[in-house]
Amino acid sequence: MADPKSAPKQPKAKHKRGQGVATVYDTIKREILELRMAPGSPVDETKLTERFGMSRTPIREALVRLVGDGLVVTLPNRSTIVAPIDFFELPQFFDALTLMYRVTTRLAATHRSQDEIARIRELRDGYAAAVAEKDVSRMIEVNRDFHAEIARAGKNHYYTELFERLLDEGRRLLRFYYSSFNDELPEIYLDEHDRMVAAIEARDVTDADEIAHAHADQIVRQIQSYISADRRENASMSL
Amino acid sequence: MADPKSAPKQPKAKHKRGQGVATVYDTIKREILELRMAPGSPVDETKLTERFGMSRTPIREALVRLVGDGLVVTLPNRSTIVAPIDFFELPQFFDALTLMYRVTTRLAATHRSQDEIARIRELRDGYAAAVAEKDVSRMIEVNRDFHAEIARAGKNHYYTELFERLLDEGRRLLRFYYSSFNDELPEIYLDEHDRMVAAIEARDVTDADEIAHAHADQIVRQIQSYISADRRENASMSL
DNA sequence: TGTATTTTTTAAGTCGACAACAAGTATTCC
DNA sequence: GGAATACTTGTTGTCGACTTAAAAAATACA
Repeated sequence: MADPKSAPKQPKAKHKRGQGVATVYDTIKREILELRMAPGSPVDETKLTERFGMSRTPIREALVRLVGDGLVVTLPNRSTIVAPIDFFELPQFFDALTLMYRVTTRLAATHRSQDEIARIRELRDGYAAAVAEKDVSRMIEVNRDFHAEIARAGKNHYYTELFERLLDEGRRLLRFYYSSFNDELPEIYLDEHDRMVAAIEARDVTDADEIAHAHADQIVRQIQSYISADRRENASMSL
Repeated sequence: MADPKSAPKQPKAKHKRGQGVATVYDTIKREILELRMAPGSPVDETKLTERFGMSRTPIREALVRLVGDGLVVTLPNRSTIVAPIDFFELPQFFDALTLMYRVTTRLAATHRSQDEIARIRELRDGYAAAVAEKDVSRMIEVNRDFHAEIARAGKNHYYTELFERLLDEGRRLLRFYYSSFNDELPEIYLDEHDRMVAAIEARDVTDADEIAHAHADQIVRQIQSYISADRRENASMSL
């Protein structure tokens, strides 16, 4: 993982009032999701103080918010750490992810505006571009944004919030395993994305649901296969 | 709503290190859910400072957490208020609530332990007792706990968290309208609760789903009827 | 008298410092 | 020499004060 020393410090930057926490929050969140901060690694308030060139108060507030997002865990009176990836609750994660894929896509098919279709299409193209360039980290990020935008078009913020949280967690998982571009899955995803957008634009709820379901299953299988591949690797070490 | 002056101050209480925020958080959360703090009313950090006898820092942290829960809203640089009840997004609320009722009850039917059944039964009895005493506010609270316990038995914390949030929001809505005990609904709920527990214990997923669905519809209809009754009242004023 | 502008006030955002707590480390006693 | 105890260290939790943004009040102007 990234060495704290190599992290860009910005002590001179005089943050505008009210921008402080937002900056810290966004930066740390991104670093956690991109696995630049390892799950389980300690988060030192004092170091962040130096790094962001501000006092502990705004840093602390940002961390409290991250705790609310489930991305950071604080052990009372003793160290706060980046939320570990809990492999035992992966089945529950998959279940919730699949359901939210379906529900948000269904709702999008019902409530989408033409404007939103355009924005979704843009993200679809962004994903296609990332695939063409074989840029894995960009693929993961844009894919998340693509589905988040669809969820937003469904206009139910209860679902949207949970879904974004699940997508973020998925982002960490994919980052964790999906380090090399070595299969044909992205092409399959791209095709499914196209069909998904088409169904949403046609307001075909049944179709949208079906595609979302298949898409979710595909992703779950992908993650599971990476995990079992990883297990096999580790298992071989004990021979 | 409760006058700040009448609120019990506790300046002397020397809270143990680490208990400060928890106390403030729990207290304020409860007051918001019980509508002792009116939706949209300002939350003054300084007043809370006096009331809880501690500095602004822990108060602030509690508020940040409540913002994360969606129970408090902060307008940047200017006032933080108790989250208003947004009537325009009630349909989305109902949709999510219904889905979570179904999903959590289904999962409970699959994953419940005998222990959990016992705890659920206890809460069922608590609800029955509240109905017998015609204690509306207790009914609302115990009902929430009953369903939250079922969700917990389903053992998917993604669903549980969202569901509890929805139940809490529902608690505010019911409090808002359901001030007098004047109909036969509680009896119907009680019956549905019984059938729900039975289905969960029998591990009958289909049945559990059906009952949960009906139960959710019942509650949604209840809230809607209170709202339309309220609308009629307001409408009559403009004549 | 109505509107634009300045002043005041209120509360949020930030800061540096101190106190308390839990581990790790050194020390003492048997 | 080993274990119990005291000390050191690193961080978190809390505090009181200061700074600044934005609303409300007051004033000036047309």
